[in-house]
Amino acid sequence: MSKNEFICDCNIIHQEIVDKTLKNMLDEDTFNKLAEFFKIVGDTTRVKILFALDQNEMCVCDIANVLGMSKSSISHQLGTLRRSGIVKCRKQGKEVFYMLDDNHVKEVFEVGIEHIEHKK
Amino acid sequence: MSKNEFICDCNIIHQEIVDKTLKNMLDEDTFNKLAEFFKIVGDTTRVKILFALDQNEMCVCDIANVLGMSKSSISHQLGTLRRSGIVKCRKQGKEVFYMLDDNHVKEVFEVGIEHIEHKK
DNA sequence: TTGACAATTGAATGCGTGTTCAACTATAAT
DNA sequence: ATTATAGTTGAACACGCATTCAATTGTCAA
Repeated sequence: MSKNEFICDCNIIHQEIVDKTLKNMLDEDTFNKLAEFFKIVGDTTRVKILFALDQNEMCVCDIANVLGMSKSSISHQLGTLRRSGIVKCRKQGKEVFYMLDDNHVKEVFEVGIEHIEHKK
Repeated sequence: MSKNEFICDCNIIHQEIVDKTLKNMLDEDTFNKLAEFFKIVGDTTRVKILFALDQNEMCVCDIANVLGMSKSSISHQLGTLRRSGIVKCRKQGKEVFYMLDDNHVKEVFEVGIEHIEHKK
């Protein structure tokens, strides 16, 4: 993380705390992937898609109908989800069926919903 | 969600699946809050801040030093985190100490890290 | 009261991204 | 072969947002 250059203009830094925390920080790459993962889930449309796919595998049209959105935007979002390895698909004739590729999505939802309930 | 208007231009909709899924979908508000929560965590800077605060309460300067960023940007992010109820603060003299306000953050991290490890 | 400093705030800027639109691909049916 | 349709894709547009910069607030010390 920081190599302790003069980034901050303050004198009363609690150096021990800073050093200890720096030592425990994860590497840049892990933080980036972590943020990237949550960013993917952090979109209303994608949350809905994932929630729907948690129940059934579905084709693009089905998802579009459930969400009340265009096929195109759904397809774009499915592409995003597929590229980040959260969703995978299976082709059958003209239709493409999408399903969850990641068994952590369910857990993520549960924790998220707990958080919301807790904040009420 | 959708009231099944003609949003999609396809004939082969699997109506039973669509109906069943529609019935199980959560309400709009829940999805929005869920996405909003993950969006907040889905930023590299905020992930780092939360990870740091999971270890100690820290003042703005400390966090800025740990992350190697300006006090201003950190303060802006802390404001965001505070407004979404993930972080709270305590004033002591000229310094403001921040700490986690939500005990679900740790769980969220764990699930997220599991996901990353699983994808390697 | 004055100066120093931790922290906040608002405006501005630049970048990332979600949706729309139109064009295109691929598959199935006639 | 031709047509219809499920799905994809790229460009364009609009919007949101993270950081920077400058100004300001609040608190402590001299």
